[in-house]
Amino acid sequence: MGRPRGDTREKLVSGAFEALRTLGYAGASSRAIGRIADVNPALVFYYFESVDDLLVTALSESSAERLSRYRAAVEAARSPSDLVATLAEIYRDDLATGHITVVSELVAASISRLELAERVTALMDPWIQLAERAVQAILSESPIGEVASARSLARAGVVFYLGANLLAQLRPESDDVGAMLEDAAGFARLLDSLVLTSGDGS
Amino acid sequence: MGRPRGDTREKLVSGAFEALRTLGYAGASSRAIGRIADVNPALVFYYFESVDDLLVTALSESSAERLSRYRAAVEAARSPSDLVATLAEIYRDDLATGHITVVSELVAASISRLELAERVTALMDPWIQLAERAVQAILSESPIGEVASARSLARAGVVFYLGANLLAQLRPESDDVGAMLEDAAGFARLLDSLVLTSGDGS
Amino acid sequence: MGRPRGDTREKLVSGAFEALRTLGYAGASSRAIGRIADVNPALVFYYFESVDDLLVTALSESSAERLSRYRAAVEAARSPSDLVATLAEIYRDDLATGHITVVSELVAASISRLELAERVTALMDPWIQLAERAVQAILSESPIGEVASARSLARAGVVFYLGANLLAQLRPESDDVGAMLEDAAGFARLLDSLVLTSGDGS
Amino acid sequence: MGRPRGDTREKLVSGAFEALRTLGYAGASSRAIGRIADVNPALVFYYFESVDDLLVTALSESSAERLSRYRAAVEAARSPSDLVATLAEIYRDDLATGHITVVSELVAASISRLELAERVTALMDPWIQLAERAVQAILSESPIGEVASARSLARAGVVFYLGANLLAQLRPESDDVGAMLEDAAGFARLLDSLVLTSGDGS
DNA sequence: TATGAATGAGTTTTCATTCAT
DNA sequence: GATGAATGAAAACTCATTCAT
Repeated sequence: MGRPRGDTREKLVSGAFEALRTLGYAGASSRAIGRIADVNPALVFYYFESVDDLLVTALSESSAERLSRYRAAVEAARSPSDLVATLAEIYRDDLATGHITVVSELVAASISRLELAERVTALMDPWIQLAERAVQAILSESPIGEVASARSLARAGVVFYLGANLLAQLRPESDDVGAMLEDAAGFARLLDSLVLTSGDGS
Repeated sequence: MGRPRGDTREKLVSGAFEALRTLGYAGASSRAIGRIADVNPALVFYYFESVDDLLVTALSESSAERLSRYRAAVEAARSPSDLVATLAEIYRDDLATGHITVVSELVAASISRLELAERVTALMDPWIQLAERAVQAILSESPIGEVASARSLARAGVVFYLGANLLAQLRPESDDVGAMLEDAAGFARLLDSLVLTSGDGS
Repeated sequence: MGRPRGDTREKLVSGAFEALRTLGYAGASSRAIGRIADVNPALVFYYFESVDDLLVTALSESSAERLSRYRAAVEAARSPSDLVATLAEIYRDDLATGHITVVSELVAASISRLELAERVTALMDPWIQLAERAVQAILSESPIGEVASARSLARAGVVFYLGANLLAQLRPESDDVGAMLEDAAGFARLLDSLVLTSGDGS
Repeated sequence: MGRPRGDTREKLVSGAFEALRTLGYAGASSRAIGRIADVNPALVFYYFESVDDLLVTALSESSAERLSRYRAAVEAARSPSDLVATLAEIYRDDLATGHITVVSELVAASISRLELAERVTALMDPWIQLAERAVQAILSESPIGEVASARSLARAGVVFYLGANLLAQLRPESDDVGAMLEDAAGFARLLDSLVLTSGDGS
């Protein structure tokens, strides 16, 4: 049969995303992905090196898409409140698209799979850098900037995001993360005055 | 054949801990555990309901032991710096004993295993409560106490711990968490004066 | 502890009956029986040669009890209708007590277990003999008695009972056997006149 | 490794039949079937959903083959004697091919396996329908047709066949069923005149 | 009598991956 | 590009049975 369409690879990538989202890492076998993508499972190994390779690719593409979509908003942030608001927006979006599940599944699986860990953590880097620039822009001249480096605050933010994602998966019924984001918003408002005042005052 | 010693159960529990630590969740099969504990793998099912049950038991016992060991130190904390110092101590200890690996492995595995998730998250509760009391004692009367509740700060602490553990597993070579703890120490010193001053002033 | 009560054996026997009734042959393991009987599973092998031995004993005791309970009624039958009525009564009773399930489970299991088959089929013999006497008393002098021997009719009855039991298990929702018993009753009424007339007339 | 022959599925089906026949349901494991079919046991799950699925398929194919082979003879029956004669022929054939063993094994196993029961009893339906049509054609206008419906007589016939098969398995040495068929033949001859007379008279 | 521990063989099933076509 | 068949290893778990106490 062999239709000349080159869309098989793409079907596999979105099939893999769906499989991770609905079946979890453990359920995302080549067979399951093939079923969802309506494609012969053996093709996984034609287009990708392994199932894990395909899975990481799926996460990578989703991550890149999100990065390009949110870069502008993050960079435009002018106050802690702006930043937290954007974070909340990203979180809500991730929840809706299932990206949050896919990240957690793959992070979780990386724990005992060295190769996976390398590739998955690499995907965090651009986010850490983005966050670093944003924090720098806002806090550099505030009193907080003296205690903690932007790099370290950005890292803390990503670590927090990681833990929050995980918790949202583990306790989906109790909206822990939503509550935390609200608290963070309050805290950010407190910082706002601190940051803006001192930033302006100098 | 019916040796009188009742140490088999214990051998299994520590075997399970070791298996989680050195082989990860994926490698912690009944066979592997039996091999490590030098015990017939079928005994896993004699003493426990399932492999997961044994695994959770291993984590639970380790967690309880740590809880009793650190409860006093956490409750004795009188300043943010004290708290961060204790946190750092716990972290170093967890790293040395391997508890950190075991937690992460099981948290990660819980992501796609409902029953596991319930039991694993339940183990967090006493820690959240302990943290809550400690935060309350220190921050309640400070300006921070007005923006965020002790409960929510405690929850944030645990989320952070979760994310940090995970990251420590994923990137063992780069001591991200160590760096973060140092930053946190600096930040805590900043808070110390704030908290103590206002605490005194009332 | 070892209380001197000699009721353990009996507890095992009724536990085995219950296990067969509710869990089927496949589920009637020594462990399951021990759980139901509230007795240590190892005692199965103390009182009986094997699990199968216990299972057959349970059926045997139930069968003997039924035999003594229905012998009189069967022997008192004076017409085909009487016989069918008694048969229907036995069937209803067996359904209520679960004996029907236990028989079927064990007959089914005997199919691929030689030793079981011998003991289970042996339990049919007294019933065949009872049926034979009953048929003899009623049909011997009728025209039917000329075509088929009492022995063969009795055997046919038991075969029929066997098949009907099985079907009742396989299709519990459709009351096939109930319907068949009604048809049989109609047929018996037809025979009644035939038998009684000719029997009287001689 | 990917031999082009598509005969593996068939090898499995006949292997399953053989396994049921010679080892019984309890012995018909994927391993045993693989051994007999000279095929990797894992292929059972490649071609079929489960071992039971394969087993039912084996029975189903055998049943369909028999149905097509005997349909004509059954439909051509013009008298009770014809019918009993065909029945005896089927029985002898089933005994020779082992179909009788396979049916009994699977019926027996169905007793405690709901899914199996559904599929196995479904295989009886075409036989019941065939029997019904045959009985209808012969008995409808006879006096017997007034007492019992063709449907119910057909059902009784199948129940009887079921019980007889079982007994033939349980007591292979005593040819109970053979004897019963002889008796049935005598009885059928008695009916012949009855049926034909009344059929003519109309 | 009774117990709890232990054993070893057995079961179904799933999976990533390879390969000939 | 694509397919279907095949492999072998591994998993969790259950069981009847035995034995020291």
